[in-house]
Amino acid sequence: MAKQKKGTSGSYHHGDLRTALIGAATTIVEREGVMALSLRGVAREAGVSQTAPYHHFPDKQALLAAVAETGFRDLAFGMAETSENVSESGDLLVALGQAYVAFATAHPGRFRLMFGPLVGDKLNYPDLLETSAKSLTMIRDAVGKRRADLGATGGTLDADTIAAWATVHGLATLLIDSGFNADSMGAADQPGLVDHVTRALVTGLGRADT
Amino acid sequence: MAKQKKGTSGSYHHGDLRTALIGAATTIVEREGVMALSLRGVAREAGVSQTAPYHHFPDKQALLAAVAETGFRDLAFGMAETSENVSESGDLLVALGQAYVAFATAHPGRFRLMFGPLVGDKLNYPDLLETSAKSLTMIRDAVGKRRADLGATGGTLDADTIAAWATVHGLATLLIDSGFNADSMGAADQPGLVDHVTRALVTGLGRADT
DNA sequence: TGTACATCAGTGAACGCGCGTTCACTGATGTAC
DNA sequence: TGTACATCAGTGAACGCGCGTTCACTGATGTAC
Repeated sequence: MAKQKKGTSGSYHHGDLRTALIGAATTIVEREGVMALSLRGVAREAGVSQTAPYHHFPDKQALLAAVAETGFRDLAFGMAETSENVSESGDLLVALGQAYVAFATAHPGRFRLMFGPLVGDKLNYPDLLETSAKSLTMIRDAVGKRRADLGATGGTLDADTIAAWATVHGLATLLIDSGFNADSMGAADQPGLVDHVTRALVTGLGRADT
Repeated sequence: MAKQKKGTSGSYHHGDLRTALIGAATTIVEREGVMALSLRGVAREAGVSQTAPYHHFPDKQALLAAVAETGFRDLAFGMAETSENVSESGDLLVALGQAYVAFATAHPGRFRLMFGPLVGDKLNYPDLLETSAKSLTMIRDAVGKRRADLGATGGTLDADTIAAWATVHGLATLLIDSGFNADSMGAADQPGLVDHVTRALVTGLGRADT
């Protein structure tokens, strides 16, 4: 069979440059950080002229939004995978937290891109919004289950969802942005730390008096 | 008495340009965001030639570090003030959380600068490290007090400190970086949300089984 | 199957811009005598 | 009190750079007949 022009096999047409550009941007943001992300640099990394990206993205922002979107997709996938066979609601929340923090520390550049101010107005990218909502929905569902198990004596689902999200998000952010690493304080290893912090919250969920 | 050359009173020498530059940078970062911070822009904002800053800071990084440092100073001051007359350990943690989140939402640009990747290697700025440690110390002390009050049946002071810090830090980060604002979910107002989330954690502190 | 042609996805040169930083300078200040 | 001079804190021109984006172009592909 005739070899299709897929990949960077020297042909004039690339085959799937859009995907390749997202990949190149991901490589750069993880290797050099969010400040080093330039459209020209991405094109360079992809081995393509610096104007080629404009055939796939209207501007730089759109490419960054696409990178952020794949990040949210990967995050949601990781969370789904980690929590697959966990049934007890407390364990479920811990598992989701583990996946969340694991993604952030494994891909800090993307994590900063996803939540940072680089993608200016996220409202312009509905796909990005939709994908980013997935992980939040998983947390919310788990919190709902937890509240049901506990008898939900206080607060609201929304408020408890924010509490859970803030906890894992804060942990993720501190781990990648602040000087300290997991074993510089408290827990011997990162999963142990996440477990501890998440369980502290889980214990308090649905019991707050507000 | 002769008028001293203080302030921007048209004299050749500025008087306290270092402070003025930090103020100008703060203005810009709050008005236009962390991406818009340029040394030339800061000089412009301060009404001074673009090379003047080099008489007070060796390079751009050093100025940003100084801005971040004043941010940490203000944060610590706000936390100290808010918690001044609070004696019960749970209320103390809530008060500190309120101040932390209030600072972030009132000064999102500076908050991002303080915790973001813009100030490259914070280890190069010992004053910055020292100042930034103050707020953490306040949290740690409050957590220690809380653990003492509860009898501290589980975990360590370090791990619980991270738990508390992560909670308020995550809340602050989500409020300024994500699309949602306090009353789009759960709580009617921001202090109410902070109160709820913080109390959920406080309830669980020192009781985790890890 | 072969050919004409529209469309698509690349190229390379060029634009204007703002940036961080260096340089030689000059005006103002403070101090020694 | 007055003067010489070192030092400090400003200025303005200039450097080289990488950036986002536009433009006219060209090579490759696919489709109608």
